[in-house]
Amino acid sequence: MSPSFRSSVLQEAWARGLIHQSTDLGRLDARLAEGPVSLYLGCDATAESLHVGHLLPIMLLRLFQKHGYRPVALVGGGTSKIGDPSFRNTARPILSEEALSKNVAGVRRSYEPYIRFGTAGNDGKLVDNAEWLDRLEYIPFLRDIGQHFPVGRLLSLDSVKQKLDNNLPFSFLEFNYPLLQAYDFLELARREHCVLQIGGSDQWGNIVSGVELIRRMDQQEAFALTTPLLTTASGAKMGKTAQGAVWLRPEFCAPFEFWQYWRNVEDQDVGRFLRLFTELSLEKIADLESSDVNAAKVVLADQVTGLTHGQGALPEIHQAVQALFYGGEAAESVPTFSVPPTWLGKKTIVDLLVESGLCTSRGEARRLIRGGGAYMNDQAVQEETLEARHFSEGKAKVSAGKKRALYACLQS
RNA sequence: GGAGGGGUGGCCGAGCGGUCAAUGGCAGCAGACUGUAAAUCUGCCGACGGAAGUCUACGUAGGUUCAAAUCCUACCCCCUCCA
Repeated sequence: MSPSFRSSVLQEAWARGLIHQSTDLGRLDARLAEGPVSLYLGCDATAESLHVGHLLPIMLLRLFQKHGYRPVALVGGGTSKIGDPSFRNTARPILSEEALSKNVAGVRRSYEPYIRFGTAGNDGKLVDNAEWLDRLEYIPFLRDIGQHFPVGRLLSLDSVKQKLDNNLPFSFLEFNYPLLQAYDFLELARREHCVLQIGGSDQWGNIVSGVELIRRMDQQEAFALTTPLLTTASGAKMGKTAQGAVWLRPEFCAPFEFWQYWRNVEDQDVGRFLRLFTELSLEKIADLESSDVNAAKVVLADQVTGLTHGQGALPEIHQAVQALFYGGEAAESVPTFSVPPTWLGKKTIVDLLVESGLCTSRGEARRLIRGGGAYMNDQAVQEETLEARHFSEGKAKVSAGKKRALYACLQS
């Protein structure tokens, strides 16, 4: 039973499954229905790109902008100097200044495909909390902000409790994190008139701390809204693969790989993901759900990839898919590796697998071959010397398993 | 500062002088079945080498021993309790 909302954003967000928890959905709805407000989403600068795990809150922020609200995207250049301890077993490494500034720039760019930034109307604004956090002085901060944080309440935060209950290392540095994020909210409430902070459900404690701080210090009402923690149907964390996170920036995850990630989601996730990560109408999604799953997965992959990397990235990806999985013509976007002619009759297929990067060591290449997972032109191969017959018209398709392949081209 | 416990391969976690490149689980890779899915089953899963084998690895640095992840010493880090 879905609550009935007056504001169109909450209606849509709810229908799509973007909402997990809020401080007061009823009052928030009333506030949103009154007219445009500003809201913010913060992501720490832990890497040079955000990843699929961040995508859900970003989609929610985007939805708010679509409905006329003003989004503020925050980069945690300041908070990243501490590191959010929430629900992690180990402390985050302390980043060097250079690494940090690279990360900040990368996170900024990660937001760009999803949020329209500018200075007019409800254009979004990008801010870095280092702007105010770096200037804080310890004693004034303790006196002005610290006094509003009863230790008992801090200790009762789930993120803190988990650390303590499990005897995990937990320093005073990390203990301060919720105060700083709370202070961010206060600062953005004052300078950007943000009345709402959104985030993943793991941010609940941090966000609520801010809501409370704003009430205590400014006697203003502010709201928290979180997105659900996403796991795949089989329980794995969203956005993780063997290679690690699925990054949003093309420099860290090629559009082809990104597309493949969505193309290969589990059957049971397709409908849910279409609602969460695309902007197709709910009717259209219902149609897709009742038709062929694989077709629906392609739509999902196209939509998410198109939004993230631009529509222009799609034709090339489709061509590569055709070539790789359906025996189509050689596609430009399938990677190539050029083979010096001197290798013929001298180097082996093992060498080729390693040199081209399909395998990371000769041992791995041998094992792959022994297990029957190495192919030349779709024919399983033995450990053998590279011969001219492997190439037709100077080209050979080399595959490691069924999903990784490249073209080896003879240099002329 | 004191007492005790602990640091093992991507993660968890056995081992506690030789048979340990290190049991097991998870993750991963490949194969089979399928649908570029899930589940299941099979094989693989440090590097080099065709192989025999060689090398590098059990917090760091030394030492004892024919032989050390296993014993000793110092140091570093983490946890618990005490002050």
